[in-house]
Amino acid sequence: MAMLQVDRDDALNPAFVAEVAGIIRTMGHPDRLRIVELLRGQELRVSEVQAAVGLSQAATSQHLRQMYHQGILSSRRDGRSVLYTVDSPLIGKMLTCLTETQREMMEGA
Amino acid sequence: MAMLQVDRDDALNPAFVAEVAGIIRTMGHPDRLRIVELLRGQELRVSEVQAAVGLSQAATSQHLRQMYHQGILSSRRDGRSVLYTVDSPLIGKMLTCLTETQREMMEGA
DNA sequence: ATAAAACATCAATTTATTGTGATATATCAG
DNA sequence: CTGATATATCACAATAAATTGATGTTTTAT
Repeated sequence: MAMLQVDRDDALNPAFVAEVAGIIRTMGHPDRLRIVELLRGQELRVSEVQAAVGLSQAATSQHLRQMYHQGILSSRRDGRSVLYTVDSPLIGKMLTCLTETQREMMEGA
Repeated sequence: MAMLQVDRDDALNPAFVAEVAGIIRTMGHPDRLRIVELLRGQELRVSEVQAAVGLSQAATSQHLRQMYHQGILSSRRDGRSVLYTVDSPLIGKMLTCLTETQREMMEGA
């Protein structure tokens, strides 16, 4: 009597799934997705992010802080400003997936 | 006077971001993440998914339909059963990101 | 035609997320 | 110390998503 499925050695383990689901959910918001793309590979001040995405000060700060607490962004203070940038291998890879997919779609692949 | 940032040619376009945010959000649920991993590369009946994840019939079906309507899964009827499988290049890539990240974490990378 | 099996959908409640405006905190210049 | 600037936090109303139990639908066997 065979099992229905074999366990793949690369199967996601339950604890990892639970943790990563929260990160993914956080990314599933258009404004946050735009922000994280903006912050990929560069540090920006809250005010710069705000100007780029056109949200209120509170909303911008809250999005940034939420991603910071999820471990998606790092932050450091510079004088009166706070600089954020993407600091997560997973998010970096996910953004690469997205740009790849967009390119494939444009190429009609 | 220089612009703050140059437009990268691989920047995500707004329409794509909006569409993909919905897909990502859908994936940001532990049960759906488990289901989609289960269905990667194999077709399973609703009842098989249900048995594997241990949810109610209604919950299982609703998760599957939601992902189907997002274009994440395909479905086909086979007699009384309905078979689902992952049918999305983006989701396939995202799952690869996750397994890679998990492996890196285990390797202490 | 009837009944059972396998899914899908509905409707109502609960829970989570979001946006907003007000207020709080930290840093700096004077 | 005071005022201004930059950011963070709060509290609450509005909206969206999840859960559950019941009911619909489709298919097949008899």
